[in-house]
Amino acid sequence: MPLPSPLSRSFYQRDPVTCARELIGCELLWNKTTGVVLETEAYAEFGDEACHTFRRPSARKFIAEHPAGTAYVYLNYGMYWLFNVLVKSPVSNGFVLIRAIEPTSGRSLMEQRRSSTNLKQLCSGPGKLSMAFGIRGSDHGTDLCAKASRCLLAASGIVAIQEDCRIGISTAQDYPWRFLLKGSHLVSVPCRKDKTVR
DNA sequence: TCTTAGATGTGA
DNA sequence: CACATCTAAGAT
Repeated sequence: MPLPSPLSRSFYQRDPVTCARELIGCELLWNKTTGVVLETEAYAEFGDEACHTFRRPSARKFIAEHPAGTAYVYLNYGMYWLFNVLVKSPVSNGFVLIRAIEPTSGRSLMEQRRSSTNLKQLCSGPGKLSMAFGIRGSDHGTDLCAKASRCLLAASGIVAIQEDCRIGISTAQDYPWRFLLKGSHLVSVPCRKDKTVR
């Protein structure tokens, strides 16, 4: 059985926690730069106070009006673009926030966009990786299943994945909805739990 | 290596 | 007013 590919929409037609876990190890292609997804977080449309849908009608409208696999990009703290993927399933809709990536190609372009040559500084955080990949507000609404130049690709093999609690939020802090590629030194914050989920 | 303050735009 | 962040600066 081949791994389900995030090039097809069905990959994103699963619940947010499953999608967040399954995106670890996948490769992001964007603006002539590529990298392996190291860290993600799941946010659920309902029952999750930390999700935009909890306070923002515009987020609920976005879910209603777009298919699974659409990029949800927004500005945080007035300065940083955060890159999410919309996922939709019969059980639960929501977003997967991409939090860290290991650069695989386009390194010098990333260094330019980040004004740093330090590998550890390039994509080890959601604001940093958006900068390195040149992701901006104009990318909001991009269909990740439509173009081979702006998409996610399946992981090249089986990877070990750890789960942890989400970070950087002030509410609903206890859901174990952060996923990390086990052993990676390029994540935003190291894993505090010791739980391997795959 | 760690902690802290401050920059800043948008939705409601 | 809250906010899913980052950086520089200063302390340890």
